[in-house]
Amino acid sequence: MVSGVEMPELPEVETIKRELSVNLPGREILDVAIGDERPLRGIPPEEFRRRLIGQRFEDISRSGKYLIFHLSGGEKLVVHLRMTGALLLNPKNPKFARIVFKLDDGGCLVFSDVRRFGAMYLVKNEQEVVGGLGVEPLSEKFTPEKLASLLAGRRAPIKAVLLDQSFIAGIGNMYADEALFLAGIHPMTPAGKLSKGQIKRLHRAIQRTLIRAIESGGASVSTYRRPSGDIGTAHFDFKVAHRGGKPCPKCKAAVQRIKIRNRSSYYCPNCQRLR
DNA sequence: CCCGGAACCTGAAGGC
DNA sequence: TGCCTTCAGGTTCCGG
Repeated sequence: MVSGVEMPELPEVETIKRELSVNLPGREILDVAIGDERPLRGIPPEEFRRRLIGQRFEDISRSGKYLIFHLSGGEKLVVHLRMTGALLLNPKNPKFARIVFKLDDGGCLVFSDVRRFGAMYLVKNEQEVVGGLGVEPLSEKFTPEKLASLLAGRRAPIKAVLLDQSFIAGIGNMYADEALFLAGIHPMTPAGKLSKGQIKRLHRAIQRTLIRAIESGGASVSTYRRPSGDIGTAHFDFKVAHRGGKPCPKCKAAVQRIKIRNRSSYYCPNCQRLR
């Protein structure tokens, strides 16, 4: 039952960004080994290699769940880890290595991805890839008023709306469940039906959930790994996510699991009432 | 525009 | 023991 707690969401991607930012900037790409072409979107493998070799990594930024590697030549390498992607720096025995960037210090940056959903883009302007994303939930632009305006009139379940990346960028299945629990809101509540008080609590819950998870280095059980290969520990703080049948930490009622949009949603039937 | 569901992919886990 | 089915869920695409 605890098989899938590892999908990179905003806190995991932010952790990877911060940890790669320590040693990767300044390194030059000497070669690129492409073991699988599927991650390369909109660019032939040979062109991908040619345009990357000789460039240096500079700053690393994040938009939603995307990592953006700024390169010395002015281009941007944009990476999405999807379900099982990982970026490992100098791993000993990497499994499922799909793309390997060989670096000028003798090391390498490895993109590993069991299920091959991950995506990479090489573009002049990252907006070509991330331009459609919604508001960053940890930015000053994300206010309770902004959240209220985004929810107004929508009949879809609040859980489904939180997962829509064109709405708020970076929230995935597990942190949506955690934020809704913290706010005491049932995941099936129609988004436009939330009260002003609920919206305020949800806004605060989203920020607190994401910030705490970043402080824990993200959540991992199986495939999510930090660049060092270490795990994150945020999943030890989960109250309901992936805890079906276990007691709610607040009231001891059994955590329920339901399907919303073909995704598992976990919630406490006592602390998160519908209506 | 809004909403819901299938497809993509592969390893783990459960059933018989 | 081993085959078969189901499950995981970020994103895109398609149909109503």
